[in-house]
This record gives sequence, C-alpha cells and structure tokens, in this order.
Amino acid sequence: MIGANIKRGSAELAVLSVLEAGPLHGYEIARRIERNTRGALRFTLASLYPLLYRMEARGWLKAAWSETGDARARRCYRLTAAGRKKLAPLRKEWNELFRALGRLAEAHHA
Amino acid sequence: MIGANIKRGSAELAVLSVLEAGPLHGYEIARRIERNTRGALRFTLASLYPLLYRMEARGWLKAAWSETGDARARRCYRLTAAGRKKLAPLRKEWNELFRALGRLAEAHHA
DNA sequence: CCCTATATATAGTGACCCTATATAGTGGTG
DNA sequence: CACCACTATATAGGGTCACTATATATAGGG
Repeated sequence: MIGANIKRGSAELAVLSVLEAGPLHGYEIARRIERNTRGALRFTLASLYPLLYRMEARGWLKAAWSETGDARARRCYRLTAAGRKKLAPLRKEWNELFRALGRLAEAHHA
Repeated sequence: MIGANIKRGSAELAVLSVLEAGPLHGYEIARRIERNTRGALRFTLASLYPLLYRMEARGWLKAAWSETGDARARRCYRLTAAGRKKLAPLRKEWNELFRALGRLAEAHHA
C-alpha cells in the first residue's frame, strides 16, 4: 500500500474519478477506489467522510439520502457540473508533478 | 505551479534526487529543484530547512558547515548510503500512485 | 548608502489522512 | 436465538508537512 504522506491530496482526485462513472454512496466509493487500483490506493472511511463533506461544501458533489426504499440509510453522492469541470485541471496538475519528479530523476544522468 | 496539497510529500524525493548528483547547500537545493523542473516544482526555504533537519535526523542526509574558507556560512548536505538506498523504493511508490490514479481515470471508460 | 540576492533559522497556521471509537441495521451459522 | 461479520455513517484527537510571516546577516551593484 502507498504511504499516507505520498498519496496525500490524491483522495480528492480519486473520489472525483470513481464518481465520474455514476453516483455512489460513501462506503462504495472507498471499495471502488481500492478495487480499481488493485489495492494500491486505499482510504479509511474515517478520512473519506470528512473529505466528502468538504467536497460537497465546495460544490463539487451533491449528496442525497436514498429515498428509493432502501433497507439501509445511504447517502448517495453524485458529481456536480463544477465537480466534473475540476477533473481535467486536477489530472493535469498531477501529471505535471509526475513529469517534474521525472525530470529531477533524469537531471543527474544528463 | 503545482498546488501545495498535491505536491505534499514530494519534497523528500525532490531533495534526494537533486543530491544524487552531488552535495549542495540548502539554498542551492531549492534553486535546483525549481530550475530542473522548469518552475513546476518549487519549495519555500522555510519548508525546506525543517525538511532537511528531519531527513538528517533519519540518517538520509549528512550536513557539514563548509570549512573551505567560504565567505558565507553554508551548511552542505550530502546523501548518506541510507539516503541513497531510499531513492529507488520512494520512486517506486510514487510511480505506483500515478499508475493507481491512471487506473481510476480509465475505469469508467472500460 | 540602499537595495537585491544570498543564506540560514524559527514561530504559528492550516490542510488532510490517520487511529480509535460510537452507533446501528443485515444476514448467516451454530 | 445468540453471536458475529459485514455494511454504513459519524466524530474526536493526533501527526505530518508545506505554507506565510518574521528574524538575522553578508555580498555586491547602482
């Protein structure tokens, strides 16, 4: 598993990414992230829920208690237009970081 | 410039990377990181110095006040064997994070 | 002589992911 | 039917780390 201090800040992008495919509730978001990354990226629910509230407060997500007669109380999160618009720039920023670290690695071989 | 919450944790790898080419003092470490990444990655001195102390305490770096009659007081940092050994695993971990984020991005297109 | 660049250092703040804990419904097993 | 594992949400408290702001001091140019 990737260390906490390295993956720091990636939770936001991870949540937006899994919600891109469709609305999910918190517990399922955590499972999808873990499954889709083959266990490499994993967030505890205790860090995910506050993150979801923050993202909702920023207007990137919209939460709704499921009213479809579910047996279990579930809060379903879906991307807002603003949240969807955040995806591309966020990915670009992460790619820039990746390239930057790559350049630092190659610099002394040049 | 890459946001603080995204690059979090990358400073460690950045410092190890620029020191791989040879010993440098703190101020120059900051300049190398910025220059080698074309300005994409930039750390303030105020966050770099505490990081250097932490890394030295962990035994990854060894500091020495320059005694070569420099006009200016400079603390020169060089990689220890332990620090050099940290580079490969750290890079691997970062690469895993990027692969994981990539898989999350592609998942909903599958 | 001032201003900028060089060079190191600390205090205080904020963001965020963690462990630990609480609560509660669901379904299977002995 | 008692117990346990899984599902599901929630909060408290702690630790790490990069930030802004500030302090100190020397070197060199205009």
